Order: sequence, then C-alpha cells, then structure tokens
Amino acid sequence: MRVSAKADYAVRAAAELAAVEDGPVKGERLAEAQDIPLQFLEHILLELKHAGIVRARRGAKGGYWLARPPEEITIADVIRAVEGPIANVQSAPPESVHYRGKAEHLVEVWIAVRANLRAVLEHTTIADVTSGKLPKAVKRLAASPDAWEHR
Amino acid sequence: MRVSAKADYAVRAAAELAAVEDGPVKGERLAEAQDIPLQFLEHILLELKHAGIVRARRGAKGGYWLARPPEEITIADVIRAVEGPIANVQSAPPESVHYRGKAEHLVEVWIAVRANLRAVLEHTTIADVTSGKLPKAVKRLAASPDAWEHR
DNA sequence: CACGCTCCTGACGAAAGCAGTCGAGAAGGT
DNA sequence: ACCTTCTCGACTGCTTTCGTCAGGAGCGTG
Repeated sequence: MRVSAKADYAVRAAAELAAVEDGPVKGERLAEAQDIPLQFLEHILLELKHAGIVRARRGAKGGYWLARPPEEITIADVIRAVEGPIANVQSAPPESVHYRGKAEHLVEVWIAVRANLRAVLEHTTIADVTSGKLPKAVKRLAASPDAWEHR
Repeated sequence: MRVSAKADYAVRAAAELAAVEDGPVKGERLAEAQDIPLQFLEHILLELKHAGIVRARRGAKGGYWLARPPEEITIADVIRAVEGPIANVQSAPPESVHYRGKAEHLVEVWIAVRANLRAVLEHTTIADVTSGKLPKAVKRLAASPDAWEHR
C-alpha cells in the first residue's frame, strides 16, 4: 500500500518529459528538474525504455523522450514498468490466493481494492498530470476535504 | 501497493474470531483454522490487543475474543493496527509530499488513490467478511469480470 | 498452593527489497 | 579523434518482512 521512491520518480520523470515537445531531454536535466539522484534516475529511465514507454539516443544532442503521446500513457503503465503488478497480497496476485474457513470472502475484498486502485491509475494519464486536468472522477476524490486527512 | 502477510493474517484471524460467539478462542485453534504459523500469529494478536481490537485472557480456558462487535470493526482498523498508515508515498503521507515542476498535480492523484483504498477498507467490516455479505459498492467492484484479470 | 495451561514479550536471524553508487563500455555527434 | 550521453552489471548499506526461540507472567483447577 505504498508508492516506492522508484515509482514516484518514474511518474515525475515521465510528467517532465511530457512537457517538452521538441527533441530529446538529457537525464541530467530531468534529475535537476525533479530533484532525483541522477544515476538512480538513469536506471529507472532504462526500465521505462525496456517497457517501451520512453525512447533514448546517446551522444551529444542525445537524451530521452516519450515513445507515445502522453495522453496514451497511464500512470498504471509507468508504475507497472518499474514495479511490476500494482496490487499483490503476499507477493501473489489476489485472484490466485485461496482462503479457507471464515476468511473465504476476503478474496473479493482484495479484488475490490485492486479494482479501485486501477480505477484511478489506469484512467489518469501522464498528460493529465502535466496539464493538471485530471479525470473528473479523480478530481472528485481529491476534492473531498477528508481525503486529505491523515488517520 | 501490496498486502503484507501480517495484514492478511490479522484480518483472517479477526474473521475467524468473529465467527465464534461464545468464550475465548485459543491462538492454536486460530492458527490451525487459517493455517498461520502460531508464534507469528501470537505477535499479531498482541498488536491487535494493544490497538484495542482484541481482548485476551491467559491460563486454562483462556484465549482471544473481539473487543467490539465485528460489525463495528473495519478492515482498515485491523490493517492500521498491524501496519500503520494505509497509503504512503516514500514512507510519508501523501498530503505532506511537495512536488515541483510539472509533477505538481501528482499529489492529487495519490490522494485520490488513498481515498479509493479507504472507500473499500473503511466500509467493509469483519462481520461482512465472515458472513460474505459485503457492502454493495464492494460487491459491485468484485463482480466485474475484468477486476479478476491479471495485467 | 502447586501445577498446567495460555498468553506476553523481547531477542534473534535469515532473506529479500529498497535506494542508491560506481565504473566501464557502447553509441552518437562534430 | 574526441567529447557527450545513454547502457548495464556489480556492489553496498540499510530497512523491512517473516518468521523462530526462550523465558516469564497471569489465570484456573485439584
């Protein structure tokens, strides 16, 4: 139930990339813009590249850019690229766990949790983040004052 | 974004406790019913006790029981008792992180994620799990076939 | 009151994951 | 040639996870 530094960095880097329309952006510039350790960031960008989210060129004038338009890249895509599956129970996907006794219906709860996570992460795109124009459902969730309370 | 073994065990033990109306239940019996390592389970039950969710008595005829009616204990209560806050980004609560540059609106996304997690976990009670009568909203989420798909 | 039962608690430990750092190399531009 | 920038594996130190172990403290019964 936590967002790792890696996932956080990955989304932030992607958001920064989405804001640049022309040409490749150096890793160093991304690192500075988002205050991320450069060498760690390059590992992350490499994973994003392997997942086909980012492309890169080396050498002078090299750098990174998004492989697809940012409206077609969801936050879920980015997180899955660097972290794998979004919701696990005990390192296994929820639909594969088997409960006995009085806990049988717990599996439905975990499935519902995952569905609600996906509802936000698969419908918010990188373009939404950079522009601040989040999907209506997400805006509504974030607008409620007690969503901001700690507990 | 994952449910730890500890949290899973805690909820399952609570569900098992909710099904017993009379008298204390031994840790050993809970461990067997849910196939949880006994000594690990006792640590967990101790934490649940400290959180005021469970009560216990030692000695012959001793055991554990729920401190409140299971309809008044939510899954969120149990998870918080053993794991602390439910949703963090980089070990800090989402409302306290500060983003710069093009990632500014990301904080609203994390808040929305947490709100949607809470929507399930704070409205499903231990009694709901043991009876299988989950809240309508949760049932609806779990009913969709593609909520069960892996991705 | 002694004894057995059961919970209570802290200490310990192996393994994995997290958050980076380092250094060498490969590809690209000029 | 030469500098720039990405590529990639290895390594490190720290924390978390998932337990086990041993001893003690409280409770009930004969």
